[in-house]
Amino acid sequence: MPEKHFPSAPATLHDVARLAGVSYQTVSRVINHSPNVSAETLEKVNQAIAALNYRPNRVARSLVTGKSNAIHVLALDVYHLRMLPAMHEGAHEHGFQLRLTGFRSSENVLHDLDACLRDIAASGPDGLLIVLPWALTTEQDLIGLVRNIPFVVVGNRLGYGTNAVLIDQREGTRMAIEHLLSLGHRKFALIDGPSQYYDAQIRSETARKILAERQAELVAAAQGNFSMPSGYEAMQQLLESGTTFTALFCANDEMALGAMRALKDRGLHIPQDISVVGFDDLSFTAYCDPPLTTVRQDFHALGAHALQHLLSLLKMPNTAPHQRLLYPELIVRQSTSTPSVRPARGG
Amino acid sequence: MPEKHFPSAPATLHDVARLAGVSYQTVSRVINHSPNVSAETLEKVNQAIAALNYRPNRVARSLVTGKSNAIHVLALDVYHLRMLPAMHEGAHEHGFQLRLTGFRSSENVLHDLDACLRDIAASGPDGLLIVLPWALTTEQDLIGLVRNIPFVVVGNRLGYGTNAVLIDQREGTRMAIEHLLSLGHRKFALIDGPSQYYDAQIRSETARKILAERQAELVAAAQGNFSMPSGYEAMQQLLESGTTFTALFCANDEMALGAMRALKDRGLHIPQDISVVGFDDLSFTAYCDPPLTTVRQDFHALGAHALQHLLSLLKMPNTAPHQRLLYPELIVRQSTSTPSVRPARGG
DNA sequence: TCGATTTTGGAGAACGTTCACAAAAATTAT
DNA sequence: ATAATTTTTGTGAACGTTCTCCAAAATCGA
Repeated sequence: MPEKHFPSAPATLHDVARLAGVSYQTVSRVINHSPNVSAETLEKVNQAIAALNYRPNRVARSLVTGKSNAIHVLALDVYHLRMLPAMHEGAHEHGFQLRLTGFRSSENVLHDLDACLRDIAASGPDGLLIVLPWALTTEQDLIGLVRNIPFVVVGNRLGYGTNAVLIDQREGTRMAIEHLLSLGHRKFALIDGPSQYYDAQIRSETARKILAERQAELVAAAQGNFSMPSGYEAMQQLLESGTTFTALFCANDEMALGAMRALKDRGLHIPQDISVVGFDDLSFTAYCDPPLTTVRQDFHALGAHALQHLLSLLKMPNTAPHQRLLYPELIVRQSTSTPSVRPARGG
Repeated sequence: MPEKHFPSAPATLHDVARLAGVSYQTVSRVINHSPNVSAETLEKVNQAIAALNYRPNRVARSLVTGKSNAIHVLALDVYHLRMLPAMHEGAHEHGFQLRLTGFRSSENVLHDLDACLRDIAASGPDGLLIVLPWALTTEQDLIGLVRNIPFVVVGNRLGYGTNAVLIDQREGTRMAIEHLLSLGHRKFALIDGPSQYYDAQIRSETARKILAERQAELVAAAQGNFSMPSGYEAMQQLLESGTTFTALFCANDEMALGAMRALKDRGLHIPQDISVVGFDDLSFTAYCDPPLTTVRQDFHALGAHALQHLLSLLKMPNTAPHQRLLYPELIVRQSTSTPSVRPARGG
């Protein structure tokens, strides 16, 4: 059989040493780029490595060095897969492997989180990226649970004692609401996200605060779970409440799309009857009907910064904890206009 | 400072043994649930484990057993993050950790793939899920490159000698085209996906084949890269080609959404002027305007089956390679209707 | 040329676990 | 009671690497 032959066991340091006629230690020096190895030995060893197709065993190396060259991402559910590509990219560039744990909690969050983190710790990652976009955990809890692994919190600010990278939710919300105000809207409705989420909390809080400050009216509010169906339902509730408003701020794009569907199903027109603003700038927002005005969050940048932050933490472990704040951007499309361009047609 | 104190180094087998007054081997037996350990020793050891907060070191264990309790996912770019949640779920359930490598190739695919797989092999995963949804690699190449790690190919069929889990693309395409034919359409246009993708190839091939068999007319075709903007552009090309057609089959939902936008921008109506069908059933399809008729692919099931397949492979390594084929489902919404309900309004 | 210094190479231990044995203790059979 | 058996516990080696030290060779200053 003219098949390519693979040795049952991969080559080790000793195999290479034997073939090159040196000690295994010398081979170790070569693969670790020690300066103290003569040109000719280097050559010999490199040839042997190539001939045997040798690669150092990460596991053995990890055992003795205590480093794994791996970064572990702990993320809530599916949620922040958006950032994964950027994290992977950065990690890979610096020779780190990426490991992934999706966190799913039943009732006792802290207990589950502890179990989860203990399991992660047992595999010895060098650093940890924590993407838990809710507001349930406190800074002290988290520091206690993570113990000795350097970590960066992503998309959430627990306090000023933990390293974090996040997008300014207040600013994003402010831009959205100010945009609607500047168009002349005075009567607002809100579709909030699930209240345990950090982002949802801040967006809701901030929107309400600004509306109050500017003496605009918040005539109705409903809550969804960030999904399209929940946006649809929330909008139905708002419509059934019998209140009238001309501007709608949704805590994310999915719910905004659901809400727009509900509006259209009632025969209402966007933006003539109601202006709609979303949050995130998901790709469909530019192509839906009408294209959605929204607040762009650069998830790629978020992931990339999170990784950078972690890497610099690994390099200089004693840096004081600090936060990096990224800024969102308002993308104005056709779902917003001045109120009552034409009289609202009741459903 | 009343801070919780963490020992600088985590407890080892020997620490536990010392505290419990037994040998380290006995502790090992306890954590591996060996039947041969007396009730009282078990109790003592368990107490010591609890007291010291001991967890076995995965790395050390991995070194000696040759197993890592980790499954590595090798996926093209960001592409199939959709399946990740299901894969993680299954893996976690069976005590496996998930590791992730995104593959990005420059010119020499085989060479890059080799480097990538060698790196993965060095960290010793127990199994490999390969999500490379293109048609460039051959079965023999892949078997050669992966060497000794059990692997399952996901969303791609390279041949009958590799384990694979995939969704029947032919059947999905057939359902879509038959649906349009049964509505009475005879003049078709296609927006294909990038030709290096397995899915895109099969969808294009199959659509053309069925149209030919049924003696319907394929009047125009364009190609996109699976993105919304590319769908928009492709549609513009089709419109500018001056041909007339009543049915459009797009190789995925994103391009379908882009195409619909282009149609609406030309003043054309869906489905009155042109019926549109997509592929995938992404969440926005039910909420866009009009809601899109599409072919649902259950990515969760795909990921879950892939993991199951791999696990059974790990259990029984000598099972003959086989493929699991999942079936898609046609979701009929409002973007398709009988042709020319009213005369087409030219742009 | 000799001793002192620098380079290069190698031996032994260690990392934390499991595996293959062997020893000790407990149980059973005679 | 004693031998034969079974159950329980302990010892030594190994996994593949890096680390700490020490020996040999090469280089250097006088």
